[in-house]
Amino acid sequence: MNKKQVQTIADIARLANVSKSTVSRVLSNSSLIGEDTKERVRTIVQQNHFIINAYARQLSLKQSRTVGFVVHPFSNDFSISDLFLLEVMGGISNTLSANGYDMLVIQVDPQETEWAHQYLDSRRVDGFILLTSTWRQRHIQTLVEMGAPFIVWGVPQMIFHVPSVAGDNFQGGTLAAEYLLRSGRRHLAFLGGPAEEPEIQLRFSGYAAALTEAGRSIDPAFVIYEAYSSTAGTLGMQRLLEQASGLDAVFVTSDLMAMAAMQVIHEHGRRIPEDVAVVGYDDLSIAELTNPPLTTIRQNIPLAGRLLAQNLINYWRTGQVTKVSIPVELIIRQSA
Amino acid sequence: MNKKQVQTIADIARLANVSKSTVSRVLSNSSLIGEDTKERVRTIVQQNHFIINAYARQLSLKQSRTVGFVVHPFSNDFSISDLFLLEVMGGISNTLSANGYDMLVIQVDPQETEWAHQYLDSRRVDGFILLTSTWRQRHIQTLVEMGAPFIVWGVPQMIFHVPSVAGDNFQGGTLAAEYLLRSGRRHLAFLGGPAEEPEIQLRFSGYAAALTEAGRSIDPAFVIYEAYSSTAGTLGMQRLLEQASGLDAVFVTSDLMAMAAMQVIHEHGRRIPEDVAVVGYDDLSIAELTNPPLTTIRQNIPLAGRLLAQNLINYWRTGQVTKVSIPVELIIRQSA
DNA sequence: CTGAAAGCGCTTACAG
DNA sequence: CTGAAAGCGCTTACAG
Repeated sequence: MNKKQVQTIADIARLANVSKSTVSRVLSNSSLIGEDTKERVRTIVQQNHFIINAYARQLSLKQSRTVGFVVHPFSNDFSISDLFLLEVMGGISNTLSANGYDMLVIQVDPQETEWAHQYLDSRRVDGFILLTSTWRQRHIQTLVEMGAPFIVWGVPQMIFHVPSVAGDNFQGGTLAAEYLLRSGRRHLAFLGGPAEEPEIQLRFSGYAAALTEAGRSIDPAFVIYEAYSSTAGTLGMQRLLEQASGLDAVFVTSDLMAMAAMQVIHEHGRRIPEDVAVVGYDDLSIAELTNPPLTTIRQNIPLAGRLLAQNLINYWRTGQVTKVSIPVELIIRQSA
Repeated sequence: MNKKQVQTIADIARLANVSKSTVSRVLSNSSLIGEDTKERVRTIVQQNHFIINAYARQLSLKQSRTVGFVVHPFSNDFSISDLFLLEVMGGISNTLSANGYDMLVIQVDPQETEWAHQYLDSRRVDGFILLTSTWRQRHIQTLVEMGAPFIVWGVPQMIFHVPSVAGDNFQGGTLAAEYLLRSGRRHLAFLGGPAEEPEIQLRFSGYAAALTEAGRSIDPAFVIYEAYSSTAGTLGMQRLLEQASGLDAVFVTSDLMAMAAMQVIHEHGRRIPEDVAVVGYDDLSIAELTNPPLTTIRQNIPLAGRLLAQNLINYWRTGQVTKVSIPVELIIRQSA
């Protein structure tokens, strides 16, 4: 239809009676150019709805202004990070585009580490954002070895000195346990994601600290680690109900697992919260839609997204490796 | 760290003692080049882990091999498309990358239509994938006027001749109503998303057709349209409970709204499904985690994602506008 | 079957 | 303050 005639900087230059150099400088708002010239060129740019060719620009500048958001294949067995990922993506994408960056979603096979070279060496992205989880520690190692710029959500192993943003997991565990104790629960169980996850370890430590503080001991039968999926939540809760007799509260380290756990509790004919109190983790948007609405530890996910994007950009600008921890908050609804 | 020496096609050419042209042709597997030469060049490419510069390539070829997946800003008021979007993204991304395309996520303000020029004229993407919803019909118009290549999930207004993939909404409505009728429900209500949505209209038509078929009439007090969010689900169900006396079943046109509706039903002291049966729509992954597990109309979301990607690619190759409708399926769990 | 050269549309050091 | 020219790393029509 309206095939535009004016497609390149050279077209604009011709129309404005200046050189391509000048047009280029006007577009990047160089201080070299006089105000009147800028004005004139800009008018012509606007009249013709000219938009600069991204690839030519990137080829010249040798940067893509694009970041790769690395996700694993979305599986049938809905895993916690899926929903978390969606919610954090909003904040990332906003902040990125406010800073003139685009976001490429890269779905990678956990087994494979070629993707990093693929995207970085081809210059399609300037760096990566990823969410940690066990299998990704290997990916982190690869990235570190490559010298790739990236930032992670979560707690990278200590040996890696990489930019990260994480929730205050210890505090999260503490808040959950203290609240359950305060509301009179006597036999608290812990249903966690994978034991290898630093996040999960920290949440357990916080939880354990609160129990110890209150003079309670920790019965191993009341502690279960599972995978990070809803199926794992179901399995874990079933085991807990069998082996943890007297249980009247459970702290589950993800909202999705908590939903699965609540189903199991109901199936066993126990009421929530009367018989068993449930506290989740994350405060995903669906947490307020569960039945009963889920009491949970809120991670400030929009903030997390913003910081991930911002700190990666800052890292490019300043080279500074920031490790920030953001506060968590107890959201009391009706499941506990 | 390992700053690679071999970064361009010229480096490879030098090492292999051939011209850049030849290397380029080997990389694109041109039939012009002899097998032995190909072999030799490929070996050197591999030994040096050479990866072609994407931007230079795109600049030469004048195509980006990237598609823009257009999403609206993720809001606090969790709306149906948010979760649907995540699940459909998996299939899109897989199929895209299997065909050598990248996926850029573009978050756009509903009010604004400049984004299309921004991304297309700058050549950052070759086309778009979007999910329809009311405000997007305007966007579709813009895209059509631009002559932009794109495909939509959902039912575009009839006047637009654009590639699309949609579920069989009429059938979905029919399945839901027939099942409720068959299981002995007598007073069915309809709680829908926005009345302007072609999808919702079709689901209602299917639902109404089944009722009529069964000799039932449709009481306007039993039909409510709301927005597409969970809040809307809450509000709508409250109104229904007030105005639709005798109601013993409700067909809700999205799983998220259905979750909200179930909360309201419970708050009113009614049991699900004994007092009120609930049927949702979409079969999002969380549908099996609700309490009780949600009976719903499954849209084959992974298939939808695959078709969206595939048919956009086919459209580029053949220019053919395909409008496909994919079957829906009733998934019986415990809410009805 | 292979290569030299022009071109894709930008940016920027250099010269004025 | 502005411009001519080289360069970013590819592809491909043209010539052999």
